[in-house]
Amino acid sequence: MNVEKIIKTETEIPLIPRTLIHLTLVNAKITEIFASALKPHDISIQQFNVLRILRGQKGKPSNLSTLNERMVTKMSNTTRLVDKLLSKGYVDRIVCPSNRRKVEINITKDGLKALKFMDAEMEKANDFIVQDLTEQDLKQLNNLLNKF
Amino acid sequence: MNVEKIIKTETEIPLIPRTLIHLTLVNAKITEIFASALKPHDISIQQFNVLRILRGQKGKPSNLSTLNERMVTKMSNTTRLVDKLLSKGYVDRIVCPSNRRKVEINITKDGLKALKFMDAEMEKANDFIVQDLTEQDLKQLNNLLNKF
DNA sequence: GTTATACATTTGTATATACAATTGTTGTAG
DNA sequence: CTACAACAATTGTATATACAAATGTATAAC
Repeated sequence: MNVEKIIKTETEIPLIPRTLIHLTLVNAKITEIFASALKPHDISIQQFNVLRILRGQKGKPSNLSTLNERMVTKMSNTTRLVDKLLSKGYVDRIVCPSNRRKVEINITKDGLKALKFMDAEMEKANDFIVQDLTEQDLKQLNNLLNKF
Repeated sequence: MNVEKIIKTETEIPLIPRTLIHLTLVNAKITEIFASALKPHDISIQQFNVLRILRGQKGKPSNLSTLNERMVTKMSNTTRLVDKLLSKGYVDRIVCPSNRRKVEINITKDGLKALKFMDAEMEKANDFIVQDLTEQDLKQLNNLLNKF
């Protein structure tokens, strides 16, 4: 992987930037593995995230603002991400009756079904990614990440 | 930051996905800080990375393939990233005389000068990002990241 | 020498994202 | 009730990226 290629051969880079670059490269690797796990389902990571958030709402509809709070990305994308999911039939979107500025977004039966298949592959991807880390490692990593 | 909002309130997420999401969120935070540090210079993170790689060559020209090996992104982008840098006058690009399939890319005096200004701001950004981490933390983090 | 293959880069297309501007709706001050 | 501000979402524009296809050049087979 790139991490070795770029980082491990360049020990002359000072600790701070080296660590941050390293983190970015690991993230790129994770992203790539996730993306290819989802590719057979023809869905992007962000679209997958939106579906998961919607499922987590357990029927309670989400409007764009609340969806957005739970996502990394920005509002302007959220509209278009939902557009994509809509065209796949995985969500529906209705104008909120009590406040017509808002929209209510729900995951459909189809969306839940598709998500279930994706879950299985994502779990495999997860395990593959962390195969060389112990539970202790993961806890330690979490603690360190909390300091950012 | 989002990390708190999304992760710290959802301890019911199992350790492995929680850690990976956490890492992604920290990476997003880092990216955002870097991007805003570079914004006054009107340059993207990837363009900045290309400039740094070119400077690291110390006059030895790079072709696209070697540039690409050192980057996270894919070849097809590299052409267009160099296009942007070219239009800013930060690099020049000539067809390699010995092998006209290749191109030779060099950082210009202007590029070096601009890069020097950016370096200063990026170092500030680096320090800001890791302000709550000790040297010990950073070393530990590096070790853990090596296991990916 | 012509054809085929491999190499290095570029281009086309679709998607994702950041940021700013815009649309449509609601609430409120006068 | 009208004007204006605030809110929620959408749209426009520019850039970045992934993937596949295309271009142009060099090398090899015959």
